[in-house]
Amino acid sequence: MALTAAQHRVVTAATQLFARHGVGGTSLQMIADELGVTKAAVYHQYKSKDDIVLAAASAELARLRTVVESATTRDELLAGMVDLAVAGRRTAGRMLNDPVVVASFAHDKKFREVMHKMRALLLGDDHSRGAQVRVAMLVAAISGAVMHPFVIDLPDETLRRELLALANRLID
Amino acid sequence: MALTAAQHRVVTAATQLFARHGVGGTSLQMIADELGVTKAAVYHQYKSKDDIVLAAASAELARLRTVVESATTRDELLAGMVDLAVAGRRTAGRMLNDPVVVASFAHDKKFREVMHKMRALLLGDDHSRGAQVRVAMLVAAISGAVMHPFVIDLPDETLRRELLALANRLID
DNA sequence: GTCTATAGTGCGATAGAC
DNA sequence: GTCTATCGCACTATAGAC
Repeated sequence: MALTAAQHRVVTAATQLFARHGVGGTSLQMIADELGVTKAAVYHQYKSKDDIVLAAASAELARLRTVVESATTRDELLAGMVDLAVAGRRTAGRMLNDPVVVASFAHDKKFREVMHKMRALLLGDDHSRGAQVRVAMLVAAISGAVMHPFVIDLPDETLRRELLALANRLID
Repeated sequence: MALTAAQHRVVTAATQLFARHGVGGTSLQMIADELGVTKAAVYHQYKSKDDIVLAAASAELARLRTVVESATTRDELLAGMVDLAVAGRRTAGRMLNDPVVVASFAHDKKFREVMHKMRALLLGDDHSRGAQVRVAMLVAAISGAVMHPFVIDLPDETLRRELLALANRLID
């Protein structure tokens, strides 16, 4: 889990490229070129492309986890989620929608724990199916809206403010 | 725009595979195998992979366009959008989030027209930046929520009902 | 930690027969 | 409309020197 400096560079470059071209559309050559090194140097850090995908996805999940676990109120959580999404609007956001990444998360224990804690903080004791749809919709709305062509030119702060207001409306 | 029967088969198979593996993660061999033919037979219908991506994306946009243009009230539009998303929850939904597809749509004239009409019907004369964020968030929420791991086991009708209620709450 | 060099595979795409 | 066969290339991944 603790990344070396070189591993961190690989994951950062990979995350940006995954967002721009998709996971399947990103080659190790592209990652190496982005870093100004050869493919072999990248392979020295991760022994396969799958490992890089996993590391990049895990790094994003860890960020979300930090937000969820450091929040003590619903308002804090919503603000943290919006901040995270806005910060990654050009990079991480799209990657988390990639079919390959989604499939690897769907049954991941940590992912489910984070989502469970999120639902508990947002909706309390409500365990109905409606509550699940509501959490799913909130997550999708926040992470999806930041990448929509319609808002691509909005400054971060404007986007943040509007998203937060709407997120509150959705969950109230 | 009018597809032959063979072209329709190619686009249908491609859409399913794009949703499962991403655009970049889907090869022409996979599409050919899905159809039980050879790559050359697929190439006879479309002269490049890009053309297939474009045709699949256009078909989805055309569906959305039909919904938007046949709706006369806000409620009709929301219901149509939810129905479309639920119908394609296993196929089209994910494809429309692919970076390659999104990039091709961002400056597409028809796409922008559809989005414009959508905003007009949802929010009337409100042309503020907030209104744009609201439309972006609504689209993202509906199309993203149907694919979230949390709701993957919900029956279509339950998902439809919950989504519609929440969509109304977001736009009211 | 990075390099050169290379193996082996699958890719997108084309030619031409049926 | 589908086939067989093939081209040239880019891909993932590895070996071994520095």
